[in-house]
Amino acid sequence: MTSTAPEAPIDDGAAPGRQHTEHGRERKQQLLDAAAVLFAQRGYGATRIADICRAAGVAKGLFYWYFPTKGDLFVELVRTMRLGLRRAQAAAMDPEADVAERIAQGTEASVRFMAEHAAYFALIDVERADPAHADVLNEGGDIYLHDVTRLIEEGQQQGAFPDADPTLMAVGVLGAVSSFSNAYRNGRLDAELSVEQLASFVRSWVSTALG
Amino acid sequence: MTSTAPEAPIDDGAAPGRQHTEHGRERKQQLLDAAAVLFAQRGYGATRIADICRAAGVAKGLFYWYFPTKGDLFVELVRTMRLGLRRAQAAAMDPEADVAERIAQGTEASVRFMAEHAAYFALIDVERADPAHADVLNEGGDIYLHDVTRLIEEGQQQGAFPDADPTLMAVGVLGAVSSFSNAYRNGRLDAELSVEQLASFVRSWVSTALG
DNA sequence: CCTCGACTTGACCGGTGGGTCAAGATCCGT
DNA sequence: ACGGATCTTGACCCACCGGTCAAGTCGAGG
Repeated sequence: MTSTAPEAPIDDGAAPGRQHTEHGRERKQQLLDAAAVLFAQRGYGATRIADICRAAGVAKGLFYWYFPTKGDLFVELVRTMRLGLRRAQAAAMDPEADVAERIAQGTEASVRFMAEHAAYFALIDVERADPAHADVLNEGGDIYLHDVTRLIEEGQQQGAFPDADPTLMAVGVLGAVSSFSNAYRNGRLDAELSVEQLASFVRSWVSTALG
Repeated sequence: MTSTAPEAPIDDGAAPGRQHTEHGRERKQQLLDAAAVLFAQRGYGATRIADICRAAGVAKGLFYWYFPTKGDLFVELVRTMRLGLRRAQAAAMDPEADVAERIAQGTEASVRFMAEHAAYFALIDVERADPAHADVLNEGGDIYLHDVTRLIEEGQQQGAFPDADPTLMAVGVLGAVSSFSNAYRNGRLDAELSVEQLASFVRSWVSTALG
């Protein structure tokens, strides 16, 4: 499922039958933002709805005016951010360029985006394998994998890449992006290192690995 | 800390002042095993102590005879498995071989080990960034990173690798191992693919990436 | 100034699940 | 066969937290 349209239909978050004013949408965003920070800090499970509300400066009951459950807020957070990442990638990839270059561009853009939204991706990282969220989380990952695989197949036909399993190669590319971003975010890398430097290193690392 | 001896001192798990018989140690292992499976299946947070006990076929109270808390069991699980991984790596790396070869050997061995203990590493994956467990989990990761970094520095001195930031390169190596293992475990890869094939692909991927 | 719907509050409820405990059962050395 | 340590049980306790609700407040439109 979710494999048909590239531009996800994306449930716009407005609960059916519930109408939000401009002010309401802002309030909702406050809650989303507060939750993202807390989830990233303490993890999803350890974050209490009361904490989110306190951080956003509202009463607990209000949470349920905007979200049916805690899990729904999480899902909305994930989908929103994924949309952003895809946009950043699309914007960075020059359709005129050759495949290798496009992959390199997408790689760099992803690293930058993840660095910018570090708190959010830390959260993703926490919950990735939790069966309760696996579906939402994987639903996106598979799309990326599929896209990159196709790109690589295209490159192979043009003789730009060696003839190995394209899916494996795609996993390598995506894995590199997330591993480096992960290490950067967790301070495992030299603190002096700028995002730009990281992005360009990952770009060249991936390009080299693709042979 | 924990950086001195290669064979970690490793707190043997026997709570101070508590003596376990042979039978006791087996019982404890049963709980550990049952917990590993359940954690991997449902995630740490979603696994109830009662579930673990039911799976192990013992009463709930017994859990606390062997472990002070749920979290302590988790920590013990992590440390045990980490020791195993290090042993597998050490066994696979031929001290006579050159650096590039040693890294390749360690890489392969790690992929195999992770595939063998898939359930366990799925668990690690779930909890990685959860602040409640971040310490235990990172305490190990840093050691691997440090080791690989030194190996790469050694290789660079011998002119075997290009002169880029060795820590970044090490992150790339470790990231590749975990990304591929992760994809394999989650069934994102071709089901036909054997562990051997995966291991050798990762080996060559890493070797190529290291330039 | 009345109404209606969006918005906001905080007290409250009920299930859940980590952890405790008092009472045994079992095994072993003497 | 006694004493002590290890081991085992399941009922019990209770803090905690997701979610509910009845009672408002606020603001725009009529």
